[in-house]
Amino acid sequence: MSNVPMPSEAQLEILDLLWQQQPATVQDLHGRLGSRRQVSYNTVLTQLQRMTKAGLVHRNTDLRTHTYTAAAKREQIERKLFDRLADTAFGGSTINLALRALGNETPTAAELDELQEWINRQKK
Amino acid sequence: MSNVPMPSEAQLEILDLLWQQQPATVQDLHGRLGSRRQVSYNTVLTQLQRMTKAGLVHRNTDLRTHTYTAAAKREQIERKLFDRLADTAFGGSTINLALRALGNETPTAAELDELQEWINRQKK
DNA sequence: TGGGTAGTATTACAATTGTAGTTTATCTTT
DNA sequence: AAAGATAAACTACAATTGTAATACTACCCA
Repeated sequence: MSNVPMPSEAQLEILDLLWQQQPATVQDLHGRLGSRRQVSYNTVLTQLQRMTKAGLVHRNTDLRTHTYTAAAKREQIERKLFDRLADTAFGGSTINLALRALGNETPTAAELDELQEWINRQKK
Repeated sequence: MSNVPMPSEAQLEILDLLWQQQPATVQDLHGRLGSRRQVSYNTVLTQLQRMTKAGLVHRNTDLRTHTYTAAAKREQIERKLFDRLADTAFGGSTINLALRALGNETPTAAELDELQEWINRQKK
C-alpha cells in the first residue's frame, strides 16, 4: 500500500510533467517547466531530491544522469488534494465541490454526455 | 475590488467557522474549532491576528473583546482555491475536476436532481 | 483597592517551502 | 592529460505555517 504524502504546490507542478512523460531527467523537467515558470535548474533538482526523500518520486541512479518517475498515479494524488479541499472548504461534500466546479464553466457536448451518463449510472 | 489573499489550511478552517456564523470572538472560534481539532486559544488568536493583517478578516476592536468577520464571501475564496487546484492538478479543467469529484461519491437524490437540472440548463 | 481573570500583544520555534548559490565529481573533447 | 561542460550533492536563506508560551493590560468582584 503506497502511502504517498501530499505534494507541495511546486512539487505538484513537477509531478504533472512526470505524469505526462516518464521517466524524465532534471534537464527535461527544467526545460519543460520553463515554458510555464522561470526557475533555475538547481531549483528543480532540489525539489526532485526532496520528492525522492518524501517518496513522491522514484529515482534511477544507474547512470550519472538520474531519471525520475512519479511514485503514485495521478488519480491517487488528485484524489488526496481534492478531498482535502472538499474537507476544509466545502464541508466535506465533494458533490458540493463538483457543483461549484460546474458553476462557472461552459462544458462541451462530450463533457455533458459524460456527466449525463454518470447521473444515469447513479439512478440505476 | 477586494483582492483577498489565499488563506492557509488552518486559516481556511477558521474562515469556515466564520462563514457559518459571524461575527465571532476568539473564544467562540476556539470553542467551535475544538470539536474538530485540538488547538490552544492562543493558536487561534495568532491566526486571527495574521488573518487580520493579511486582510482575510476584519476585526472590530471597539470593545475589549474583539470580534472578527470574514473579509470575503465564501464563494470567492472557494473559487480561488478551486481554480488553483484545477490549474495545478487538473490541467486547468474544472470539468475534469468535477468529474473526478463525482467519481467516488454516492449522491443523494436531491443532489442528483440538482446536477440534472444543471445539465438541462446547459443543453438549452 | 488588590487580586484573580479574561483578553490581547509579543515572542518563539521548529518544519516546510520556494529558490538558488557553491562544491564536488564525472564525462567529453581537444 | 588538461580544460571545459554536466550533473549531482551540499549548503543557504528568507518567508510562511502551525503551534503555543509568556508578558502585558483592562475588568470585575470581594
